[in-house]
Amino acid sequence: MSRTVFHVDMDAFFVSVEELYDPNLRGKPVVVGGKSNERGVVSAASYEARKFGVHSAMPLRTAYQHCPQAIFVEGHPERYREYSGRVFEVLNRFSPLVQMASIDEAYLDMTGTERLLGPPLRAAHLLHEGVKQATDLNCSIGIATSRLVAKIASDQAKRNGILHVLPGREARYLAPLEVRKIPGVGKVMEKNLHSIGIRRIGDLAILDEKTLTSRFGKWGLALAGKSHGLDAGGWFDSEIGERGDPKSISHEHTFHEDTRDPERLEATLTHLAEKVARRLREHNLHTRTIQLKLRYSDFTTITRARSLAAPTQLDIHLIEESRRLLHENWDRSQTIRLIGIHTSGFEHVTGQLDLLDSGRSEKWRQALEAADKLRDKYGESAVALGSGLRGKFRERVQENPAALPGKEPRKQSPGD
DNA sequence: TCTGGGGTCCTAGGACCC
DNA sequence: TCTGGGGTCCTAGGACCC
Repeated sequence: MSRTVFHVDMDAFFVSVEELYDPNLRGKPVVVGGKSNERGVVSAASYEARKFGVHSAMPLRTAYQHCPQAIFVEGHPERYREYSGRVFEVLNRFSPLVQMASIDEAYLDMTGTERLLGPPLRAAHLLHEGVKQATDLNCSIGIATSRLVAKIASDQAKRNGILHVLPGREARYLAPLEVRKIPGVGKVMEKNLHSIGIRRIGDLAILDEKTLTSRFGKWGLALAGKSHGLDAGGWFDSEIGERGDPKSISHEHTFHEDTRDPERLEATLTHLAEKVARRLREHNLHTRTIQLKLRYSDFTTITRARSLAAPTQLDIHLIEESRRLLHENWDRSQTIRLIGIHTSGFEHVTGQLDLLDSGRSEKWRQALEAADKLRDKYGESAVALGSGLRGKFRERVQENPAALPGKEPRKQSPGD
């Protein structure tokens, strides 16, 4: 008995949501992502705009050149999250095993729902209707025995369609498709495969695993499985269901104009650190590794990380450590285009904070909890650390660097 | 083409340990 | 002293996805 998997993918999701708020946009070339003369890329393009060659990830200025008559609008992440939530509620009525793979797509394990909902195609039509009624949005649905094939099928079903790949027909369905259709095969991998004469998934399927493994390592093996329609390798191996804790939390900012102003950089870093720390607290996570990201004017990008002796979720620790990383690593002959903070290596901390620091940190934790509540009530910009406080942080860094996290030597395990 | 922001996963080298 | 092998952690970078 094979599994039945649905992949539900919203059609032009961001654009469609914007159209609900402004019906004037309907039927017109629309680009979501920002103004046509700004730094940035296209988040989503309406089907009318796509006719002019505009597609997501294209620089906004390029999109403007392709389609100057397009309407350029800012994105509204809160709106998308809200509609994504409504979609999820509908999906949850059809199966308890739902996994939102991103804001606008989801997998459902529909195995064993036939008695209740009828055969897969009928269930898919009901689901499509349900989503339409709850959100006034269209989606496309792929049905197959694996997530991989369901996802490829939903792409082919675009737009506003349903495609069912029958059990046992997976390899035949995939064979004529370009290798690029496999999720995870991008520009680089495609070029690699082309260079050894592999253009279609069928070409991949008749290759022996040995050749693929020796050439592409772990990925090669996964590719061999994928070419036959199996959920093999990495993300696809996990079960459909609830998502666990995030593996990393980060924020970054690209300046409208490159800068080498230390005050500007530090202020931005502070703001980013506050956002990251807040999200750590929301997830009840503490981070061990803090990474600074810099992109210079020539687009070269460096990352510099440091692991802390004690994991943290406090603004002040992120601010101090990221500033230190900035000053240690910024090549001052270059101006900066982007700055970012990335945290990873999470732990749930249940016990007490380290003794030396606990009094001060506990006060901070309480203050930040209060600030988080105010932000919930009055919006993200309602509360920020005062500049006076920031000054104190800086003094403390200079006075007593040894007391800060990350400075202690790594704990050694006892020898044998 | 003048290139966002949020993620996941993989590779590879070096430190360090047994 | 001319030099193993396996494992884990850390760091840096890159491919890829939406």
